[in-house]
Amino acid sequence: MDDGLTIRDTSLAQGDEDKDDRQRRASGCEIAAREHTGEYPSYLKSLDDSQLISHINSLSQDRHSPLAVPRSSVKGTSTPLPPNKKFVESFKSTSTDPFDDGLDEVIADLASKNTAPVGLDSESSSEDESFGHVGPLHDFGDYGTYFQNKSRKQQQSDQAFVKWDDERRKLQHDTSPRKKIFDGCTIFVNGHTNPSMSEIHRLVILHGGVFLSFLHNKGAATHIVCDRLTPRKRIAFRNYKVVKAKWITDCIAKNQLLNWFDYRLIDDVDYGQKRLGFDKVDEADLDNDDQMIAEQTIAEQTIADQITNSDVNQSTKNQQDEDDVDDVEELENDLPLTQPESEAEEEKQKSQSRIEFFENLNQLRDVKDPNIILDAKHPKFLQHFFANSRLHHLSTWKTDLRTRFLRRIVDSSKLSVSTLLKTQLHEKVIMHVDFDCFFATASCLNHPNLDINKDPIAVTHGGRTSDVASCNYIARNHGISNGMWLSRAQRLCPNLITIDYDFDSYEKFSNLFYNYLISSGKFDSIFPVLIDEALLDATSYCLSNSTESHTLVDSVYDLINEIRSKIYQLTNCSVSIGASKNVLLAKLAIRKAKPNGQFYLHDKVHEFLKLVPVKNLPGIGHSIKEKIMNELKNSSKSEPLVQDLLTFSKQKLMHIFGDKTGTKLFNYARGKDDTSIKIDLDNSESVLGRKSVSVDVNFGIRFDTVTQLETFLIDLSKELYSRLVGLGICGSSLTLRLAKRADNAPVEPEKYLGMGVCDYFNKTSRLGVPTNDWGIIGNELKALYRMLNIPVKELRGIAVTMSKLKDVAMLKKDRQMRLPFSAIGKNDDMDIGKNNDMNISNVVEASPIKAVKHISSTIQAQPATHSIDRLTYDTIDWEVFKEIPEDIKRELKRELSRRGMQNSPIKKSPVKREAANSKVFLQQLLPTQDNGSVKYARVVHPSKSPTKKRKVSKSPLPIKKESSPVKYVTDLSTSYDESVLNELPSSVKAEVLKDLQYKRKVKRMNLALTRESIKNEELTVTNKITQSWVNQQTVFLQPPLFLNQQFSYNEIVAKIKGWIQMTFNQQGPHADDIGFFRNYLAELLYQHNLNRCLNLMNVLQTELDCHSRVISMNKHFTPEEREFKTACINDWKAYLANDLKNVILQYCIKNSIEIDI
DNA sequence: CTTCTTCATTAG
DNA sequence: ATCGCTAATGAAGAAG
Ligand SMILES: Nc1ccn([C@H]2C[C@H](O)[C@@H](COP(=O)(O)OP(=O)(O)OP(=O)(O)O)O2)c(=O)n1
Repeated sequence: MDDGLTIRDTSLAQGDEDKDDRQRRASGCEIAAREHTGEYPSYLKSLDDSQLISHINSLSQDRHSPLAVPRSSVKGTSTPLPPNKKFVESFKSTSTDPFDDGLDEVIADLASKNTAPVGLDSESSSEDESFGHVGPLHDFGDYGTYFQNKSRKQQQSDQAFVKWDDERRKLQHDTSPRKKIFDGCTIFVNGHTNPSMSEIHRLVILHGGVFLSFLHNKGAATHIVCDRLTPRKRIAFRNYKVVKAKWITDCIAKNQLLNWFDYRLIDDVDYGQKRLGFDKVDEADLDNDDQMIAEQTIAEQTIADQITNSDVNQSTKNQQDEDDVDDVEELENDLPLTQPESEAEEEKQKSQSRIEFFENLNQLRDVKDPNIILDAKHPKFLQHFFANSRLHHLSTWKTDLRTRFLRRIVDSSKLSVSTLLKTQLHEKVIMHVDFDCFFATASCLNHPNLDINKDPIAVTHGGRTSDVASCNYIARNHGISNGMWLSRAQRLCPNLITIDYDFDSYEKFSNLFYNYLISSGKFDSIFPVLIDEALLDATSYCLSNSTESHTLVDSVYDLINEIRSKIYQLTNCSVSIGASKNVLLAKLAIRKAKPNGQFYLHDKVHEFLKLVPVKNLPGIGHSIKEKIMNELKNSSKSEPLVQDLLTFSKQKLMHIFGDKTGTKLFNYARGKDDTSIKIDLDNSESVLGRKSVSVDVNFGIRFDTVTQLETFLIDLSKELYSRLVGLGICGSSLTLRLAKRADNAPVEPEKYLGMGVCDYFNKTSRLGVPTNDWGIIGNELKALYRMLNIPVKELRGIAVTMSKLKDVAMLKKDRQMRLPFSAIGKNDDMDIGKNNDMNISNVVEASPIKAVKHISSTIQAQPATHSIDRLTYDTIDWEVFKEIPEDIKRELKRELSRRGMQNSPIKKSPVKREAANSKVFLQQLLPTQDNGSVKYARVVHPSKSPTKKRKVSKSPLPIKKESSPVKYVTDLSTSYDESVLNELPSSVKAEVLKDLQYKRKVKRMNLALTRESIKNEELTVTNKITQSWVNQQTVFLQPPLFLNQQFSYNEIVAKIKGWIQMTFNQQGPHADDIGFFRNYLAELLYQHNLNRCLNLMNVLQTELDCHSRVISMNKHFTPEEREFKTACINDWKAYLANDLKNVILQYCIKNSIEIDI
């Protein structure tokens, strides 16, 4: 039994047949077709949910109910504006324009000047009604067209833009001189910044600076503007002037060049940077010690800054703060350690036996030590693996490129009228540009003695079972293909020369490549397929260059030649280009063009197509090919061709392959392909740009103990965390996919440390709340692992995926701006669905004792504040919605349903605005929480056993781990609603089940009694509970549910919110509860967790503010109600300002910390 | 019928 | 030795 039998390996082993198969480029799937490319839909997509709702509600000003005034509350102005200006203003308030250009102000200026001349304001107001919903669209159209022109200019030349802007200023009598602040500065923007990259672009060039879209070489820029750095970039940029975006805006505000050093990014320690520090340690390990020391000094400095920094704005920088907490804590933990390598091990060391600890110390010797096996047990495995994995690099580059292009959509003329006309009349010209055997060519340039055109060359790590990443065409002539194992390749070509990877130079060439494409300005759109290949739309350029005598074909070839020679000039690498009228044909054309060639497929398309093997069609892999061959069973032909497909009817294809795939095959066989190569505007709707983030490792996975695995899971969590932070997003759904050695597979597969033949097991957990916290993720993964129940020794692969992503900025903003009474609509947005968000927060509260790992989880479960569990949106005013004209309404509905939001007044979540019954509304708003059992959504029916069981018993081997904090309770006489259970984080689920036992015993008594009995229960169940722990847990006992678990930050926040809400139905907080809470804070402070205290206080404060606003705004309250609730607020505030604040102040005084609460 | 989840497939 | 990643898509099935 060897690897040759795995599916993966068979696919690789098809190298021979696949020899001509290399040209398959971007999958058609990746370039999703957009049927609606209009500006309005794009604009809608660019809004986040709350902005969208604001927008909808603002479409009819007069119908605006006082409860739906998000727009004015956002803007903080109630000044009446003329209608069109209003609309423009609302654009500004969203701060996202459809093209992320950041020219908002200029545009707003112009728009208001053009359409609402000064002095006409009052007259035009009479047209308000008619303008109501239609006006905005018109304005938007103007805006859009205007922008198109603008953007094209910008692409052609920044100079032109500056000139244009000067003109504009002249026209508008803006005579204030614009100082060339950035004279001599060359600015590059990395990643997502505030203000946006394009805004910085504009500001820089208007103030005399040079702006780089891409970084040819790092020396090219004098300053790198960046608000967040991935660890990788951080290393790359460590010796450059990396400044925060605020530097730009401040310079402009002050109208002078400020010292960049005051804005250096290093002050904003985030996880990425901390990682960096560590990475640095590792690197320094391997190369340079001075570097390490310097970095550590900075890190320490930063810690000091963080601790004493008193004017951190808690409300706006929560995310940052939480991250900082992590940093501080972790760094503190690390500092005393003498082994710097132990950094990744901190929480492990706490819980791990000493023996294992020393085992690991042994492994901490240099990665390069040939005597140790570098598998996943090694603490540095992940880092080392990713640094050397080509596929990891490819994937990373790909998503990086996509992100970069998302932010800078080079798509200037696609909507301009003239081009539209032309391109509608003519077929498009799509080009597919691809480096020839990219890795081989690029690596070869490091070996001047080798000739890529004469010697057979392959890029590989160089073992027997090592993959050939890329081989040149000489080698391919011997039958070698990409992905083949080296041993086989060497059998095919004994004198094959193997050379190493050089990921850095690949990146460099790619930058040159893309910089050229962008700067040439000849393309309607550029779609980056991968690091070395791109799809170009050159329609307008080629059309405008063709005349009677100089045909379109000529001008296409002209352009192709120009591109190819230019890129060869720049990189010394040859590229091939395939061109045709659509993506499919361009991809097929480039196969014919390779190597180092070109081909424009413009006539005899069908003749060409007929002889193409189906496997060459993009998106058609070996699996579909097999199916096709099965259907064609008449012939024993080895390679089915496209012409064979023509024999099938569309119905038949759809039947065999499914609707979409069948249709695709049918169309492909006829040369039809409507794949758009514009960057998917769907993606630019936010920073998200993706639906999931994952970390996969299917190499080197060899564990002996669960502890080793759990350590590795934590490492994966941290990696995932770091990626999420880098992207500024959180997720609320976590999937663990494990590969288990197939029963008949050998223990060691043929490939060294490979995975061999595996069975796969997936389990997804809904976290209920978006998070990026690695403590939560790590614990969740451990729980998921236990549920899958696969013996550690059998594991061969682990993949972790975070999905249901949310933008951190959006979470933050919502938290700041939104009023709690809008919480009604939040079910959808929280991805919890089905009305059970209530259940979640409360079930969590009810989770039973988790006496294990109390201390370590305190450290781990330090979540980022932005993982807010309360996503509140304004709801749509359906009265308003009804009035909107049909076509607009259609777009809006489409957009709403695309987001999974409610798109009609009746469906799903009960938004009962019309009811106008204040009591009902209030109840939804502040649910009465007296009746604890309701919150469980417990279904009291004679039950089948919970679904969980099935899973567990289905698992290959039942493992009972005594260290497991999760105990399954099997004999339930009452069961929970399964759908509710399934919504829970898996670690909680089992505990909820267990909790039921308590529930049965502890009938509802009076509060104090309950509290006592629970304490007793706890003590009998586990004797590990310390008094302080009990104190801590009892904090939240006031709500009818008891909490006896080490809570994560999120959970605590949820609880606090619940607590506050509840107090509004009573007479304010109970003094005892305040006492408990104060004790809890004291406990935290005892552990020096000041930051969490402050964050919790902040939560309290914010929450109370929200309630105040509800009270003051909700007109339906009777005076008594109002007074009652106001008294409650005042009660709270008094407690806050005295009892609670004092605890913190005392602590601060004692520890000489300056603080300003 | 719609929507969500899970899983396999695909690309480089 | 050896670095077998990762995000998207769509089909099938489950849930409603
Ligand atoms: N199984 C694979 C396939 C590709 N690659 C890497 C190496 C290639 O250089 C790069 C680009 O892949 P291509 O499919 O474009 O192949 P090449 O560029 O090597 O050759 P060509 O484009 O000429 O067909 O991706 C890889 O590591 N493993």
